[in-house]
Amino acid sequence: MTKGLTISTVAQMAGVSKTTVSRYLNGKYEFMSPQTRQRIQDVILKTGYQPNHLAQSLKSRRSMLAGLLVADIESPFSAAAVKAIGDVIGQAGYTLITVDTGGDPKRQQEALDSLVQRQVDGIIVNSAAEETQQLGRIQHSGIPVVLLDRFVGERGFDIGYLENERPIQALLSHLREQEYGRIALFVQDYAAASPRYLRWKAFLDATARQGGGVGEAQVYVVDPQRQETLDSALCRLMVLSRGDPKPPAVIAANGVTLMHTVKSIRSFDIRMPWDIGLCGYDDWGWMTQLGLAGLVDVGLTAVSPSVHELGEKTARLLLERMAGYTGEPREICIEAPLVVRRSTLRKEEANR
Amino acid sequence: MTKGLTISTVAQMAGVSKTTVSRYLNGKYEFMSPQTRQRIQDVILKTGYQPNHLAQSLKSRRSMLAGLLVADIESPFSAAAVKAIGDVIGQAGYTLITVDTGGDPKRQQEALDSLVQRQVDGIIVNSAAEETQQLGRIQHSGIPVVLLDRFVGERGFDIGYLENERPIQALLSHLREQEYGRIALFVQDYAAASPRYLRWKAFLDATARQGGGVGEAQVYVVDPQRQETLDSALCRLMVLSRGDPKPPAVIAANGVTLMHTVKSIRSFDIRMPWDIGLCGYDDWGWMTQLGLAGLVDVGLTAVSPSVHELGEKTARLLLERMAGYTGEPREICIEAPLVVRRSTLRKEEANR
DNA sequence: TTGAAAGCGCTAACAA
DNA sequence: TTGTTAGCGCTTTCAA
Repeated sequence: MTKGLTISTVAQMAGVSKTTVSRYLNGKYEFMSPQTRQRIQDVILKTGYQPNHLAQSLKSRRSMLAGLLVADIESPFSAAAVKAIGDVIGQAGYTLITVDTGGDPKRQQEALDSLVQRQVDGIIVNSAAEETQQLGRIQHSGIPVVLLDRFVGERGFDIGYLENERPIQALLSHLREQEYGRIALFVQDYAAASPRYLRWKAFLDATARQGGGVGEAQVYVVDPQRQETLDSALCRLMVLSRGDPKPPAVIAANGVTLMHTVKSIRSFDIRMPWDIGLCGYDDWGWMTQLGLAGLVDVGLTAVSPSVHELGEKTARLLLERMAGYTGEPREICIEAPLVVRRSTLRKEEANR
Repeated sequence: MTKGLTISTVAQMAGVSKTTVSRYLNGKYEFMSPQTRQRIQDVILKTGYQPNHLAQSLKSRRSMLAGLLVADIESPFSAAAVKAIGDVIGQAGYTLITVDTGGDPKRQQEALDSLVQRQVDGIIVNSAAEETQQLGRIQHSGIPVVLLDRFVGERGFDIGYLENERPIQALLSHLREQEYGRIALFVQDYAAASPRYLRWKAFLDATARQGGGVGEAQVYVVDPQRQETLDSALCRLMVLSRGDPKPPAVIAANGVTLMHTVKSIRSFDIRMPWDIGLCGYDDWGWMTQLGLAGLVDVGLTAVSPSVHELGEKTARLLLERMAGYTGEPREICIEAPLVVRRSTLRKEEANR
C-alpha cells in the first residue's frame, strides 16, 4: 500500500524479530534491552515506517473506529455536533467516520452496513428512520449504538438530546406576556423526527391547557424546501388575525424553519415585532457564538441550546460503552435556555 | 467483533469452500452453479453475514477509504465542502474519514499519520500548514494528495480552489461606482492561509494600480476571535474618513470576518450603506441558498462562490488519481460571482 | 465448476 | 530479553 515497508522489513533491518518490533510499537519496553529499543527506533525514524492499522485491527479485533450518522452535515446543528463528537472521540484515540445520510432511511441503512463491515467499535446515530430493527441488531451483535437527539421507536439505546417541552412552554409564556394574540407553530412534517414531534406535542399540550380555543388550528406544517409553504402559512395567519388588536406571533420549531420564516416575513414587508412576533427553536453552532440570530433583522428571540455540550456528552456515552460499560440505557437531556431579542418585544422596549 | 460470523462459517453452512463464498461476495458468478449461488445467498440472508472489510482491505491492498482534512468543520465553507466531497466520494464506493484539524499544523500532522496508518487510498487537504514535506512524502509513497482551496509551499499537488483576484477587483470597482471614499480591507493574518494572502495581494495590486495614494494603510489585520480588533479597525477607519464627503467602505476578506464586521458596525450604530459601505468574500454553504447574507440587516453585498462545486470538482480530482491517473498536477479554479445587495448601494436605490 | 493452500501485516501465547 | 509459531478473515493462484 504505502511502500513495501512492513514490520518484517523493520525487523530485518534492526536485526531482530517481528515480535520484538511489535513489542516496541506497543510500548512494551519492559523486558527489552535499551540497545534493541534504540536500534528499532533508529530504523523506524530512518525509514518513516508506519504500522498498518488494518492488520493491527484485524488481529486485535478492535478497529479504534467509531461511526457517526447525521441527517445533514451542513446544518449548523450537525456541524456543531460533529465537531464536538469528533474532538471527544479523537481525544480518546478513536478515528471518527462521519456519514451524511441526507435524512434518507435507505442511505442510513447502507451507511450502517458499511460501518459494520468496517468493524467500527461503536456508532452514534442522528437517525433518519423511525424503524430500528437494524440498529437493534447491530447493538445486539456487540457494537454499542448511541442516539443523537432523535429517539427511535423502541427504547434500549443510550441517547443524548436537547430538551423540548420546557423551552416551548417558555416561548409561549413569553409571547403571552408580550400580549401577542393568535400564536402559531410552524413545523415540518413532525412524524419524521422526534424533536419536531415533541415540540409539536408540547405546543399542543400547553395551548390546550391554557384554554382559549387555540389548538391544532394554530399549527402550520411547512416545508422549508418550498418557500411557498411558508408564505402561505404566514398569509393565512395574518388574514385570520386581521382586526385583532393583538398581533399574531409565530414559533418556528427549528432553526431552518425560523430562517425561512424570516425570509417570508421580509418578502411581505411585515414588521417585527409590531405586525407580528417571531421566535423559534434555534441551533446554530458557531453561528450562535457569533450571534447569527442577533444579526438578523431586529434580532430573533430563540431557544438557544448548547449543541456542543450535547455532542460531548453523547460522545462520552459511547466511549463508556466502547470501554465495556453494560448498564441500563441512559438518557441525557441538555437544557436549552431562552434568549429574548427584539423580534418579540412589543411592550418593554422603546424599540427606537 | 460482530458475532463470530466469518466467511468460513458461511462456507460450512452452505457446504462449500471459503473460496466459493469469496467468489460469491465479489460477484464472480461466471463459473458458479446456480444452486451453489442460491445456497450461499440463502445462508447469508439468513445469518445476516457481513464480510469483514478490514480483512478484505488487508488482502486486496485497497482500503476504499479516503481522508479529508478541514480546518474547521463548523465553518459553512467546510461544511459545504465536506458535504459535496462526501457525496461524490461515497458515490464512488469510498468511505470518507473527515478530520477537523482546528487549523493546527500539529493536529494536521497527526491526522495525516493516522490516515496513512489506516491505509487510506487518497487524501484531500484544506491545509493548516505551509510546510509540505509530509504531504510530499505521502504523495511520494503512493497515496495521492489533493489540496482544497489552500495552496502550500511547493506545487506538485492537484488542487481545487476558489477564484480570488477577480472578485476582489469586482468588489473594488463596484465600491468606486458607488462613490465610496476610503476603502479598507479587513483580513485575518494573511500569512496563515493562501486565500487570505491572495485576496490581500489582489487588493493591494488593484488599489496601487488605480493610484490615489491608497495602499497598505488601508489594510486592517483583524482577528474575529477578538471582537475588539474589529471594533478598533472600524473606529480608525471612521475617524480617518471624517470630513470626507464620501463615506468609507469595508471589504471583509472572508465570511467570518464579514459577519463580525456587521456585528461591530451594529454596535456603533453606524448606518449601512450611508455612513459606511460593507461587502466581502462570502462562503456560506446552504446559508447562501437560504440567503443568509440577504437576511442580515439591509442585505450584504458579497462574493458568492459555489463551495459545492468546489467540493465536487476537487473530489473528482482525487477519484481520478485513486483510479490510477498519473498526469501532471492539475489546478481547478472555481469562479465566484459578485452579488450586490443593499449594504453598498448608496446611489442607485431610493433605499426607502 | 470448485477447492486447497499460501499469505496480506500484525499480535500473542509459548518457548527458549 | 528475544524468537517461533499460529492465526485474525479474507483473496487468489494453482490444481482438480
